[in-house]
Amino acid sequence: MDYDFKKIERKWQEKWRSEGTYKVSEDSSKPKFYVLDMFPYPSGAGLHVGHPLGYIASDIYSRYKRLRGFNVLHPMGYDAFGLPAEQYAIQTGQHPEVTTMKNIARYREQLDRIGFCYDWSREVRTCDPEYYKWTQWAFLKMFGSWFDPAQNKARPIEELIAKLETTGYEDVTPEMWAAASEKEKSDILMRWRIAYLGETSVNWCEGLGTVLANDEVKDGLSVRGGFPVEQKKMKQWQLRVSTYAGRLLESLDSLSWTDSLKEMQRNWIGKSEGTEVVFNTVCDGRELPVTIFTTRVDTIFGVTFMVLAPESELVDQLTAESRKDAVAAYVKEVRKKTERERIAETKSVTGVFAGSYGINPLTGEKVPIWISEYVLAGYGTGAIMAVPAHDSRDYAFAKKFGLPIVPIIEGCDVSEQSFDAKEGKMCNSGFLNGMDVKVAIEAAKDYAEAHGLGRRKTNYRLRDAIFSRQRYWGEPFPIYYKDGIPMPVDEKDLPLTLPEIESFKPSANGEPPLARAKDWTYKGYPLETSTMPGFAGSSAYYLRYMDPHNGEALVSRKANEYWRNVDLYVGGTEHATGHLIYSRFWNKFLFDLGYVCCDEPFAKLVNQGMIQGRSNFVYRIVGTNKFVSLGLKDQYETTEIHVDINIVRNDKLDLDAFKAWRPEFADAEFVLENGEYICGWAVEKMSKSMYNVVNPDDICDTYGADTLRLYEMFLGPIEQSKPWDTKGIDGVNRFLKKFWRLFYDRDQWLVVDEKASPAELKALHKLIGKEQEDIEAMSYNTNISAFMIALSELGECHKREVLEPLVVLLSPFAPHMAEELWEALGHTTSVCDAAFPEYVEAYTVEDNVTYPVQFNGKMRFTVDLPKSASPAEVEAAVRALPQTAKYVLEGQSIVKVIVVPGRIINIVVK
RNA sequence: GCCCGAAUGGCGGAAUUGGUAGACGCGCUGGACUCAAAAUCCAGUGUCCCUUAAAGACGUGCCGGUUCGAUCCCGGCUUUGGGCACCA
Repeated sequence: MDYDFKKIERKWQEKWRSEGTYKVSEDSSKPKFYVLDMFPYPSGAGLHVGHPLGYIASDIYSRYKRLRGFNVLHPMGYDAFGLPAEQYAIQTGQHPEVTTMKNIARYREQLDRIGFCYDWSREVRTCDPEYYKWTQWAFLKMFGSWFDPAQNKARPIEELIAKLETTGYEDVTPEMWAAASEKEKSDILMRWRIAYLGETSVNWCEGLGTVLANDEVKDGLSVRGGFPVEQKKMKQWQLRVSTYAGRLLESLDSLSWTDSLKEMQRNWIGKSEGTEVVFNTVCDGRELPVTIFTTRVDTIFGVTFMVLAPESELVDQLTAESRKDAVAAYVKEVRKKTERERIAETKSVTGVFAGSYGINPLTGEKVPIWISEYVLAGYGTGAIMAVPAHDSRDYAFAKKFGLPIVPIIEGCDVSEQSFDAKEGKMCNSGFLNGMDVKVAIEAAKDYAEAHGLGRRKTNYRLRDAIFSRQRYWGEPFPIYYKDGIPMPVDEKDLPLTLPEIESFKPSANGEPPLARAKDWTYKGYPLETSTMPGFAGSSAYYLRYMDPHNGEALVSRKANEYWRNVDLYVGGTEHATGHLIYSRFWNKFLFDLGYVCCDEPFAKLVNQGMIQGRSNFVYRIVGTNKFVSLGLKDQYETTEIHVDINIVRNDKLDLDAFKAWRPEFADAEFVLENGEYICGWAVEKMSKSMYNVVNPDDICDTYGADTLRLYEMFLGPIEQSKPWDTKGIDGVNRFLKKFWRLFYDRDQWLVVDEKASPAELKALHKLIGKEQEDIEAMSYNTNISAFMIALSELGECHKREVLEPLVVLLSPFAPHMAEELWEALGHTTSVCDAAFPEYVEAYTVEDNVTYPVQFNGKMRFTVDLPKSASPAEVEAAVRALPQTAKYVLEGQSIVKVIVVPGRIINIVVK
């Protein structure tokens, strides 16, 4: 029987499905292991070869863990709510659900062909009401909770209400609370609810007609669609993620994530320890204390002006009568700008004098107060003290508006630029004079606190997440408005299902699409018309997989305590500051309220690299329909044209296919080199427009899924981005064929029950040892190499004793072939349920001669000696080493001397 | 501008993290089988010197350092990928 991958793969995929081979359930007799892929958004374009990279990696790991006796949870689902389906719906009128379901079916078909061991009975779809019931439930819990800074965790809002009634909380006294109307009480609680409705400056995207979260905006453009985004004050639902900033930062240390990803999250959370200092201000004779935030109190003697953010509430109070018009004009100007314009103009400095003055609390000096967009309203207090000598932004501002620059560090030159470094000795700084800057920072903080001028304060850049989207295709908020007061829908009435509407466009008066829904009410009151953003559904999906059909809870306590959290999470870095922050926040929140038992959702995370496309080009001679091969193109004036990579093989163009590709090339002529047309190439993003998309289905057709799996892993380390290049695919395909031939020669079954030779056992066990090591480290490419070496070492070995374990070792990589051979070997159960072969080190010991001698140095030496040298000769050789060596060896002894074939001795010293 | 990471043959990439650099695969060259091709198998394949071989020299982006010994450690560059960017 030849290796007929098509027949084999179809057979086993069918069998896995009908027999439920990959179905798992809680089994307390086995240790659990949870392997998760970031579930995909099912786009209309289908999968390309880049998508399965991570899926294959995690699949191999899952299969390996199962062989090692773990009960492995390896589920898959779809992040099915999202903008593209809705955009498509607006254009075509087709319901987003219809396109989404169609795309899901297509994804499933493509995924199934690759032979993943997903337990599909646990599939989740975020757009399924049975699923989003629990997204809405979590939102209600957040609405019904507040973050208690004393306990550093979320607590039921009832506890806050009790506080308000008895002792009061912050600036709300029990008397105020008792006297408050229902509406006022709602407003008060809104200040602390974890999910809250609040007015803030949001990223408004006109092109998409919705607001966006910070991570959905890049360079002032929407990540989806690339439309400009502007700042707008709007009342939106938000999640108080910022209250978790400290915990999100701290527990990062306990995670096995890559350093670079942790660093990204650290930067995004942006902890900065500084001081809040109160400056008294004077405006038209009125006094007003203003709090500013600084990380460099030590530079306070160098303050020459203060700056307010244009959006700051202080602007009105600190604008002098005489400056009103100028300030108003400036603020209006700034507001008009989009985020993108602000970024583009980073280098230009703008601002206006407010006409008021601040009093330096240490020097009593009076400094002018300015307003400038370089100060952000959303960070710190929206007001700063400016020290132009030691802050480059303040410096640029001072230069532009002719404000004084006072250096306070000895010997620094501020004639050209500011001196931002935290080094040197202080001067012009009263009691700080002569101190080293780093010492001065602490001294100044202490001084400010001791004299009641300010207090230490830790600020985070992490903002609350804006949670409303003015869209249709998302989870409806379980919130209704009773006389304008937001009220939660009863838990028992969940899910609050998405209503049918006639058009998916925003309504004529600019309201979200849900405003079009008939009878969008609850208990006779209007329901919220925004929907939740994409990250809502993806924030807790890993919990739902543990118990996907539970109608009573997001996840039962029993299932959660068994599966706990994700042991291995595989996905791209693009979610570093979005999904991976929100998920952690969401999980911590549920943890605080006791719904889940782990504080962190993803213990270990591996980022697979991106697979880029490898585009091919042909070169048309300008003005003709003649195409010149790459090597000769410099002799002509040519234009570069992308050519479909499906008609190019190893950079050689299939001329007939090219002529048939497009009508205008039908009568193309060619200038060949050595009788062939060689195409140029470049690495680019894989996309339709560059004709470089490789569909995994095509690879499965030509080579089979097992080859695809093996090849994607053989390409290089999974974390690395690399271009897709089919050049080497024949190599792994050959490997599989060779593997097959150990069992079959055409129809001849070759396997015999003979005893394996020492050399064969050695080859086998070397591979077993290597596979354990490599798969644990997800170093699949080197493991496949080891497989190839083992095969060539085994030569014509057809012994069952060797081949049976070999099939098990192959099964994570090429499951279809492994199953087929496993069955042929007479097994009636799946190879998945085989045990991983036991590694016996004794078989693999190298030919190295080891001399047990004692030594306690810390060096290694190289000496020339015949392999047959006796211990005495080795000793003598060591004694003859260079002077330094001899010296170190004096009176000590050697641990291990290895004679490597090739007459060289390594004396390994521990 | 700031913060990470990377750089090794014609190509993708190995190297027990200080001890035989270039595993494995691709490609290429030659050979076997074949009427021929495909498939398969065998041998060779870092560079230079050389008719060839032996032998040798050089060789992990560049310059320098530590070391008996550096792809690996240290200092200074260059190129490149990614992230952040008025966060006081």
